[in-house]
Amino acid sequence: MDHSGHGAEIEALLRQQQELVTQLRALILPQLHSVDSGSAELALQLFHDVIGCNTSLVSKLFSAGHGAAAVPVDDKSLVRKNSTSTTTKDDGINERLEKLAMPSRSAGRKRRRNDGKRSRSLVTNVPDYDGHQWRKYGQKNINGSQHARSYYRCTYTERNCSATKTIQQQDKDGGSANYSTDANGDEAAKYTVVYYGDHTCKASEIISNNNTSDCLPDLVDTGCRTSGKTARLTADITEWETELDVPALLEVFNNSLLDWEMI
DNA sequence: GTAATTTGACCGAG
DNA sequence: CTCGGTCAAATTAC
Repeated sequence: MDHSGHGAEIEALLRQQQELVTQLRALILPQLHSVDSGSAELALQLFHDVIGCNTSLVSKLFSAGHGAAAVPVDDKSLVRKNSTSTTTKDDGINERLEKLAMPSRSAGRKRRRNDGKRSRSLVTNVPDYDGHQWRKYGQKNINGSQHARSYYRCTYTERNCSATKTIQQQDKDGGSANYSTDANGDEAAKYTVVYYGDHTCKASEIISNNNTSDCLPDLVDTGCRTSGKTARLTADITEWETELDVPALLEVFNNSLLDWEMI
């Protein structure tokens, strides 16, 4: 009943919370790698737990049917079928909002695949900074999408970690300005990051410095401008420049659009 | 020299 | 059949 009124508000707050935690994580983790691995690992775990809590809450809000016990949302391939004409103009956010506003939850019942894997979807300007190192193992061009999807596995995958993730840049240029264009006019490219599996690798290697794929340079290049407020902030965090992508983080600050979702 | 990325081939699911 | 995810050899970066 009340899932369209207050529900959306609560969900927005949760999303905001999620965003803040993610930003905090992006700031903290790269610094911890030089402190000591124990604290870093613990911090990573804590971040993971907090984000997981938030994700679960959002997921439950979406489901709106808490009757089902766990509903281990799982889908091996979270292919978003553009049913009508999703002319790539809109993104998942719009779709989601639309779904939220829609009073009737989709008539189709959820059918879970026989996979036990969970996947967390995240739309962010900073696909890295999750405290883990990734090795790219594939890249595919998805039909209907302008940018290719990159497949990453944890660097220590073959040993401990079986976590994987995919990064796909959303259409940022070409048609009309989607959104997230800062007041200064810099365009922040958004990336859809989907995490599969859990990290079991040692958290000792906490770095989030490199731009691994070809879809990142835009972010870095974007931040090269010097505006008043931004410049000042940059000056403050100069210390981290060696480890952090300051421009990328600034994008996070400016846009503050992070979005987790259980798929 | 090692290690990571690139790229087409391969394969399974729908 | 197509589509998307993975593999693996070649290439590049370090």
